[in-house]
Amino acid sequence: MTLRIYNTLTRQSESFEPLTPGQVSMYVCGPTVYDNAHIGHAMSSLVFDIVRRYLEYRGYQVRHAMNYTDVDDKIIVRANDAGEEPLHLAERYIEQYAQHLRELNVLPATVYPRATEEIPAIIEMVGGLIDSGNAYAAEGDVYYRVESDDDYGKLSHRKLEDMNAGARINVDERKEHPMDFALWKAAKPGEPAWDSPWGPGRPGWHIECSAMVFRHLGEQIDIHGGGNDLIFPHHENEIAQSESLSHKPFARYWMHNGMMQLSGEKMSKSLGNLITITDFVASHEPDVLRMMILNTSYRRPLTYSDEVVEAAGRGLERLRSGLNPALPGASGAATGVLASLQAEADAAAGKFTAAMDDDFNSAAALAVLFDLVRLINQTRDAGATDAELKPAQDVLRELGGVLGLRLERAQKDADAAPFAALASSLQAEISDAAIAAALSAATSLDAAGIIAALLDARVQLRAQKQWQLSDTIRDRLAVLGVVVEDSAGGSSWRWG
RNA sequence: GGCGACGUGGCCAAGUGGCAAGGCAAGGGUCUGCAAAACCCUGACCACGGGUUCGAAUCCCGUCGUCGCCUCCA
Repeated sequence: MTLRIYNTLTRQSESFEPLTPGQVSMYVCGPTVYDNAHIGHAMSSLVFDIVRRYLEYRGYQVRHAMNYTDVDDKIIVRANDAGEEPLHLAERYIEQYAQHLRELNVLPATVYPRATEEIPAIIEMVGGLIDSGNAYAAEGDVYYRVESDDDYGKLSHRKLEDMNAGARINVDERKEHPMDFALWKAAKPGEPAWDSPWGPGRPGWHIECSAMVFRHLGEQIDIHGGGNDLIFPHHENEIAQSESLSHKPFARYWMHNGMMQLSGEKMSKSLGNLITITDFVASHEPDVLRMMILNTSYRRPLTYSDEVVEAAGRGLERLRSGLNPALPGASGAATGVLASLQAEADAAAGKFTAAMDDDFNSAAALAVLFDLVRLINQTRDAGATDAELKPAQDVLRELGGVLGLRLERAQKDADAAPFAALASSLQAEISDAAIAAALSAATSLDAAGIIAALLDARVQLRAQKQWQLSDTIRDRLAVLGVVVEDSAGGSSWRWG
């Protein structure tokens, strides 16, 4: 079986064959850091994190680069408005985005190049493009000459003439052709600038990516990714620049994720209809966003709504239920039941891979996990022990991990004080001296120890049919974040 | 105006020629003192209209609708 990837360039799903067997070079366009990032940016990073994780699961060694555009017009405008140094403002937002990536459980890229750190390479490239006749300098700016590129438009599948016809571009007199784009921009007084053969200035947006790719990954890469709003002009221009110099196909597979939608429109900074990553993670687990993305095709738009978020959160909980321990008092399941579980667990990885091999069909892959969860839960209900459940749970854990999901329930290192206080206050309400004494003895333990003692006391109270008191214990533990669940063989608890 | 994507049960969504995965929600049930969790059961003929085919959600044509790109944008 081979991995197939939908290539924007050919508009087809193709078998994935990297340039170097066993190795993959992947470049993903990161954000322009002039403001708080929103969950649309997060979506892109998550999509390619899933791609990267799956490639590694498939045995590829992945060299992954994601850039930060840390100098451009918007950054300069923002900084001027705020009275801050542009590069300082960019630095702040880079740090913030890096923190978001960690929270979202996105694996660190191999390199995080920044435009401002690539200036020499950019100047060299721009010079090379002038030498080759693909670019020209004009009053301190340098423009790429689109008519010098025979197949300009091949990625976005449009012809120069067509673009011309509908172009709403204010024609710049210095450009030979309206679609020519800036490789180098002359600096206005007060703007960040670097010396160049064309005078002080800064790089145009598109050239930085080409320079970074060439320098960090090589003239040809396997996968180039980003949001589908970058197809034109950004990626189109990257191809033009890069191939004009290298005369080789720039990227073998162009992957583009769909846009996050909110209230019927693309979420974007310019429209202002956005939810920042900060806001999202303040009220949701980061993996909920990942679940939302996994549940659909990465190429399609994802509409954000409270209902979708809710469903993703519950789905995540459901996956986690598969990792729950055996029921209290479990004594083992019938061999036939265990054999079925084993067979399903063995088959799961194959089904999972088949799904993901089909252009990262994560929704289908997720379905495999849900099926496995159901069987694990059935087996648990049939009396399986922890040891009997473990092999299937290990498969669930591993495959969930390939998708970047953290299924293990958080083991909080909780403060024991509130639990000790609870145990103490309950002593007074418990008439049975032995139970009260046991609770008293437990107050010096750690949180988990006290909780265990509370549950133990509750078991005895329930045996005495003291329902009100046992419900009180359950309710008060719930307030402290502990979920108590009773079953035929006893009680168990977990952090809720 | 040009290019493209999409329209599947209440919601999200996979499937792209052979009798429609999965998740969420809802209803019923098992378990249970109650609760929770888990488990079991229940629902769609795939926007609409034509056509191709032995056979279409899946291919073709048309209509309606939604969205994206064509300007900065993940």
